[in-house]
Amino acid sequence: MSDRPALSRAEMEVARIVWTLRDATVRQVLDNLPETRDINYKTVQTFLRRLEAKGYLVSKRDGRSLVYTADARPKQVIRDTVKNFLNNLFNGEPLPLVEHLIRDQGLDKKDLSQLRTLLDELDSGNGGK
Amino acid sequence: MSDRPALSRAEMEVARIVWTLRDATVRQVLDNLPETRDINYKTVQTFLRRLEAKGYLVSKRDGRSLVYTADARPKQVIRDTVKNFLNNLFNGEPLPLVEHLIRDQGLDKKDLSQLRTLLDELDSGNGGK
DNA sequence: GTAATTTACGTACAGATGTATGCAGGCCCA
DNA sequence: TGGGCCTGCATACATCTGTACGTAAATTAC
Repeated sequence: MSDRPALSRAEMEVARIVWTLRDATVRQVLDNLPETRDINYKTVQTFLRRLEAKGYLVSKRDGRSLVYTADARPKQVIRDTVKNFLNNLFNGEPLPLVEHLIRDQGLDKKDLSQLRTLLDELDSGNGGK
Repeated sequence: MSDRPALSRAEMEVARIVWTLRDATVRQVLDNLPETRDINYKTVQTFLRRLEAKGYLVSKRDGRSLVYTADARPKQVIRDTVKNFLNNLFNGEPLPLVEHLIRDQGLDKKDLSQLRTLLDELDSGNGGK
């Protein structure tokens, strides 16, 4: 499950931005945070530094600036995080969470039909894997 | 979304046990933790006290012991927690999480068909609500 | 070419979290 | 009837988290 220290909420927030941009400087992360997120340059800097310390990102120099990139595979990090969450709240069972999402968290008509499509897809042409 | 301070991982762990048992003493919580969870009586005691302080549980005296019960509605707490998680990892969109669960987190054949049944259910007799 | 800006880097610091100890009163068994 | 066990209550304490400041060097803007 990886031996890296877990990501905190705020760390995850900035890590996800770096992943999306493929690589990013402090400034870029700051610019890509939602307007509503009022946070200081220095604070973002701290998070990036911590993310590197924890082994999730690496930095390389580019001129005066540091550019951060993924070190751990984002996909895997997400998977682990979800798994953890699952353990904490749903005894590790994914189905109950799916049910919860469908019943109690805003899945609308469109989502449902899309979901059905996904099921069909997996069901028939599950030659994908 | 409720004004209670968020539950930490460990707090959630013991809160869920109390919810399941309907009510519980420190001892009972301790006994209902998984074998693998090596934790001290006093530590559980601390968590229960904090849960009460945060407004999630109330205690009443029973002889020498305190018996804890839900104060906040578990269902709602779960909902809020999931919502938060969703915001952190999936931009608040439930469908991508469902997809992730199906694709990348152990949903097996049986789960999938069960899921399909649920969809049918909602689709036709959605007179439930 | 000097003032303002941008950056890295080190450091700070309060509050949350996980884990637990110390003391004291009640209860149970031999 | 006294030693141990269970419990509550108070307190401790290191680490993690969120948030940021100060300093100094490089860069840009006039």
